[in-house]
Amino acid sequence: MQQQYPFKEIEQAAQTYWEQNQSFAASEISDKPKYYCLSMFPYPSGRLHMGHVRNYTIGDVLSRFHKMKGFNVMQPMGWDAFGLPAENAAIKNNTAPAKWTYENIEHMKTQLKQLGLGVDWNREIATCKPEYYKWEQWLFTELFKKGLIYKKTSTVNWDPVDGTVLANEQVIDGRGWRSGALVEKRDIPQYFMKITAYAEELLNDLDKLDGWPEQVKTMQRNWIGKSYGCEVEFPIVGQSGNLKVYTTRPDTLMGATYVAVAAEHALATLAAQTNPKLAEFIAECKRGSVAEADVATAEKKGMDTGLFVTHPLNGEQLPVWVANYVLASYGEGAVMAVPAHDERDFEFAKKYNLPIKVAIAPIDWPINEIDTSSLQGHSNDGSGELKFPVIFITGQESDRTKNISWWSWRAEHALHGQCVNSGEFNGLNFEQSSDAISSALNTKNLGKKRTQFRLRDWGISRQRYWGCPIPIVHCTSCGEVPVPAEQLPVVLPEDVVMDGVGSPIKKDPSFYETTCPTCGGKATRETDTLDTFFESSWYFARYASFDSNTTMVDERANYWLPVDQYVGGIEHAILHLLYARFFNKLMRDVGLIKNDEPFTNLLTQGMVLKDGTKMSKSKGNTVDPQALIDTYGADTARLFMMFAAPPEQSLEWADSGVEGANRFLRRLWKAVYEHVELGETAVYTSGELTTELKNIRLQLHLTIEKVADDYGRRHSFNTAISSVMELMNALTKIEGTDTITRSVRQEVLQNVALLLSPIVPHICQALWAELKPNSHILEAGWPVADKTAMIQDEVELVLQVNGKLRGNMVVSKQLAKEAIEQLAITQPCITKFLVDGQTVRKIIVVPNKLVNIVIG
RNA sequence: GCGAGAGUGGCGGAAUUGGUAGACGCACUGGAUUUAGGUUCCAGCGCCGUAAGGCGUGAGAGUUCGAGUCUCUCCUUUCGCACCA
Repeated sequence: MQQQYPFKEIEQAAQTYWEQNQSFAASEISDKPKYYCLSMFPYPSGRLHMGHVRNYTIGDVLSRFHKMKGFNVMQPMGWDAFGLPAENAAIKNNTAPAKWTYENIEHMKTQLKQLGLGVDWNREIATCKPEYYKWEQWLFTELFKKGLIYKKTSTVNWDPVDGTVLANEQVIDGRGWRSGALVEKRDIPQYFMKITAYAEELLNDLDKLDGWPEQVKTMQRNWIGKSYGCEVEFPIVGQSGNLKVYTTRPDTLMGATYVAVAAEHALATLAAQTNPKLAEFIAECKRGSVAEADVATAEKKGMDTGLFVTHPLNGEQLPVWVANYVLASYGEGAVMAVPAHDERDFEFAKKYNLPIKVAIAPIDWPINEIDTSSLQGHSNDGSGELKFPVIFITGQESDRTKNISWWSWRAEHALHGQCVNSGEFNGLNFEQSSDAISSALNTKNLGKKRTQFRLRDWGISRQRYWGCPIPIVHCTSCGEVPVPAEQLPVVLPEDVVMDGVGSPIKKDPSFYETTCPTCGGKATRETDTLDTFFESSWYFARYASFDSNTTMVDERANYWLPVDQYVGGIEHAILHLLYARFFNKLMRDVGLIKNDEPFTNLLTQGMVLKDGTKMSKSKGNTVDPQALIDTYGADTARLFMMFAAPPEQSLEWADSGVEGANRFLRRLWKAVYEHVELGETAVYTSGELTTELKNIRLQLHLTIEKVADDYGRRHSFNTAISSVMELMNALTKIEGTDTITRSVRQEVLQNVALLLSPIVPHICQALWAELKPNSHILEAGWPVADKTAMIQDEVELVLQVNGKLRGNMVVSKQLAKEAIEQLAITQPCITKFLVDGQTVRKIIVVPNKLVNIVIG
């Protein structure tokens, strides 16, 4: 055995061994329970970054641990290979996106192998390959035929200078990132997936996902956003037709003082025809990005259309405003505005001096005594708060003048309100008034109860080149014709020149000129490509059927699915995970797979930070994992990543921490070296052990249990490592070289190699070979803790006085509660407090933990 | 703006079910070994205080024998917001 830790040699040797022996090749033929461990596949951006190292190490630790525990493990890897960065790089480097992508894949694959991942590389997939995307084109055509994919116009960011559609990411402060031109919104026809048809199931099945973090499920619930409310129609004055709005607060209807519509709304367009100023305002609203965050944080602006609508219940005429805070894409693209009970409406009403009318008051106010004339008006006091001097006729001059709107606009407070100033609905609570008002609307045929989802259908068209071609042919006589299965895949030409102005296939007749599959006449192909989320929504199933050329997924998927453990970034908590859940259900409903949900357990890993912010190229604070691996080896990189923070938290990068991890591995190596240099050890037989050796065996077997719990249940790799470090620190203090000591040391070192092998597999494999020359660590399995070594007869109890630590005592584990109490109050650290008339009032005994003596 | 998290020494973090705050590691300080640097080993290390002791988990309140942990208000910060992946 070498004296120094030769990380390069042992890592190379271990990786070669795994490859030659196909150590991690997964098979469906096994008596063991299956364990499918999946990490989110990388985008081949060029080089591995620290986030990848973290993600894949977590997945690998879980895979290797479960393999040791006796599971039939599959851990695959692939490439999310389509996407915008390839186009940008191609323009910049004057190359083709495909070439750039394939080169990146080759490089990153080498890097991943250097990390020592227990991956079944036979199953590798790349989404940009026709044999992969052929099947999503097939699924597209099936869903198109079923009506689950349809076409409608929707809004995109348009760069008027470059003449191209921009991604939200490419819009910076309302301007195109390359041209600097003010971005405009433009409506174009696009394909949509009817994810809303699955909204109810996607919402309900979240309840089945016990292995998902609660916050991810909450985010998905809020994203799907099921709400119970009411649609209300306002007849338009002087014209036929009604303006329809949706509200979750029908109880506030009598407080509506105006209605607001989005700039894109038909009524706005209509009014603008005769109002140039309004047309100009609408045009202004249509500048800027389509991203909701931008829309929602913009300063609230609006303009009167000059139109009026009639309140459906009280007949008042309310003005119609165009407002930039109304989202065209949610509900009806129009809202009834109740400034007294909605913060945004209030701000808008203040700004444009629109009337404010209180319609909700605390439920315990004496409603008949309120002077309703005090409940409406304009808020001009400039305080920024809505204050109404509520007057009580009985003369109870009241201090109840404060914050009436703040009190009641929140949804959770709705339950504690009653209608006021609302005619026949006065005094009704939220539920009663919602029922009464919706039935009153129903009677007039001007509204009804309705549940509403915030979730919108998923727009999947992209006006880009480097993506999966949408398998549709446009024929002047037959319309939109899905490409028949036998003509798939529609292959994306890879040898193209990117000139920075639009997609090459939109200018390539050899791509888009075709014949109609139905009538055989001249036709053109669709030149838009699919959203890259499309590929990543079903790859988890393809790994199970990676080599099938007859079907998208085959029976093997029903063996492996659902994924037992999914690992990936928290940034995917909503979109990717929702789309993957949606695709799982689509594949189930076309009969490909059986399970309802794709991922049983989810681990969302935190980001890797440097100097408190995310490591990114743009911030220039990246640390290249390659340098780390070259200097210290993969095991050090893996150990540091797992030790520095728990997986779900963000991880602060520290060079010095890496050295600490490396130091530990060197110490471990040295400990084994010094042990094996003394020759073979006798097999330990239970005899008389010294207290020192008993204690180290106790610690060893407690550590075995703790580490298993930390890996398997808690995913707390940092504490697992620290408990092994503690064990090694304790072992180092034992100096004897007699036969018994050496056999106990052998036992500890052997188990340490097993406990750490999921995290630092190379060094553990090498150490094991030294400790047990005629066996292999991959065959060893997870150690079983020796219960007899863990028997303890004494326990240390903490002594507290009034909850403050004052000392401790060691007692027999069998000692009764009363005896513990008696013993405790005689301890000097306690008796010194029992002076000056202080007496024991109460004694609290927490078994095996502490005694708290309450005195006074 | 909306939704979801996070906040503990000089730093990363530990405290798993309301029960010893600071495990483990880094940095730092002193010592040993070494020609020196590095390495390695030993000891110390929350703050105030000579000590006794007191204080201490973003701020403020509350519940409790006991709160980092539970409740409320506030502050700071990270992630997501539908065309980045």
